[in-house]
Amino acid sequence: MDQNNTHYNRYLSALQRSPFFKGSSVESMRQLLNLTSLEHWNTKSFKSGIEMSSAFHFILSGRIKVFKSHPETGREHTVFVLSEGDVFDVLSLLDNKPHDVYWEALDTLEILKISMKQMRNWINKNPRMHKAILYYLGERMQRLMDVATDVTLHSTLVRLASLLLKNINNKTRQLELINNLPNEEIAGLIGTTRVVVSRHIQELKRCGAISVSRKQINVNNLELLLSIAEEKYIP
Amino acid sequence: MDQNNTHYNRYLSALQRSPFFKGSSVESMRQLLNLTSLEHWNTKSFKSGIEMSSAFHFILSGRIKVFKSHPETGREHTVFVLSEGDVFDVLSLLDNKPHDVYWEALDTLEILKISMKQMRNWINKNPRMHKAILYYLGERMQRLMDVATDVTLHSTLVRLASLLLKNINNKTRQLELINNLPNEEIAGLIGTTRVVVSRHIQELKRCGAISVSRKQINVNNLELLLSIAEEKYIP
DNA sequence: ACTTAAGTGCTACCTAGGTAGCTGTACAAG
DNA sequence: CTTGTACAGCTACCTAGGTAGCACTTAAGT
Repeated sequence: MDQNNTHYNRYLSALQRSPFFKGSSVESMRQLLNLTSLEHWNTKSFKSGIEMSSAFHFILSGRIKVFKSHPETGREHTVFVLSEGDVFDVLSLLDNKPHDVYWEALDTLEILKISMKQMRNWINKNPRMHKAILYYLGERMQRLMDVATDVTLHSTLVRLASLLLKNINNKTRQLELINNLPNEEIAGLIGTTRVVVSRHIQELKRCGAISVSRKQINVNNLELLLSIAEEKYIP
Repeated sequence: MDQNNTHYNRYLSALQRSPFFKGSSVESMRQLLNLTSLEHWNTKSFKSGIEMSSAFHFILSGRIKVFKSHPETGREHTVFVLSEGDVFDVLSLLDNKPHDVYWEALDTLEILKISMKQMRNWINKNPRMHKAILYYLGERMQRLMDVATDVTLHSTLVRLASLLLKNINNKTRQLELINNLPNEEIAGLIGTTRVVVSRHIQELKRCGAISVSRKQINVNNLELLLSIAEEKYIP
């Protein structure tokens, strides 16, 4: 990355905003940025765990999903949706072993890329990063525990309602992070299939909790949705 | 912990063996040990997330399960089984917020306890611990991702077979970590109910993969169990 | 030795949600 | 304008696995 790049400052401030780099000095961020290169990934571009172990990525814009899939049935379960300010793959950064996880772009992505080796070097030169990464990972772990137990403890309808609630901006009342996703992707997020999601969306429409247009869900009755998520009301 | 305690050296070597404290100097471990106190927990003793945020624990012997549960139905999903050399709760160490996770002793436990505040102080005095914790957490995260996706991608039978395979010592061919557990606990580990586990155990007995006596499972045919776990053979 | 509790095995029933398949529509590309 | 594709909606069917209930057995406590 050339210091004279038109967007250099935009990239720098994106790094500074990221919780992953919280506490790093501006100077060290500049050093890091100089080592990166810009990449554009198209929607639906696909990466396997192996490709992730050689380079480290920072998301400037767009979303990518991290998922596992069943080779025979083709069913998928999305573990995380990463967006602006997120990095991947943190686990490859640690152990260098490829994992059986897959990655797929949900939008076109702007990405800063750096070799794993260089990233590790940079981190070792900035030891306080260890603490920052620790917190980043801890926060992730917390969410992952919910994902892990949700499927066994709650019905698909409850999981769908919770998903909507988790991703709603309580000011604009608009969905964030998971907006514009087709039913199929929503299904992956709550560990079920497209048909079931579609079914439940009809239910939620019918009872007035949400309204829907193509690839767009609007929450109309937040209280109702909440009581469904808490299993106090069954439509 | 008094330096003259009869078991002092036993405790010290337990700390040194733990992956969590990998890379720490003996001197720093002594300092840590001096700050701890010994506790004995009975089987089935129960702790909620709130109690975990005030103190940090190191397991000398025995097992404890970390689980989430559904308040209405009472169903449980075990996320981890911790044993000798493990520590808890790492996440409370990071964020200080109580989580809606529960803890229950599977055996009588020998535990070294230290206040969260003192533990954080000690870590900050030994900054290389951040890196060690990072690796510990990364390894955990890896396993948690499997737990999260297993339920949606695989049948209960496959999950049971995998669970046995994951916990078998390939030398002694004996189950480790999950031995002596009642069906109910095994059910929690794979996210299902006691009846279903019992059902599948009968199947696995019938096809000769395992043999069973009270609270004891022996693997007889490893290859068969493997082909069941890989969904190549349906009993 | 007797009682109580914990654990296992089994039956019978039922439903949430998965599979398969088709139709109609919005939208982008040619 | 036309064609192709992605997506949503819906129907009909089916089964894995959850719920309830009881009998029998082993182990622990008194």
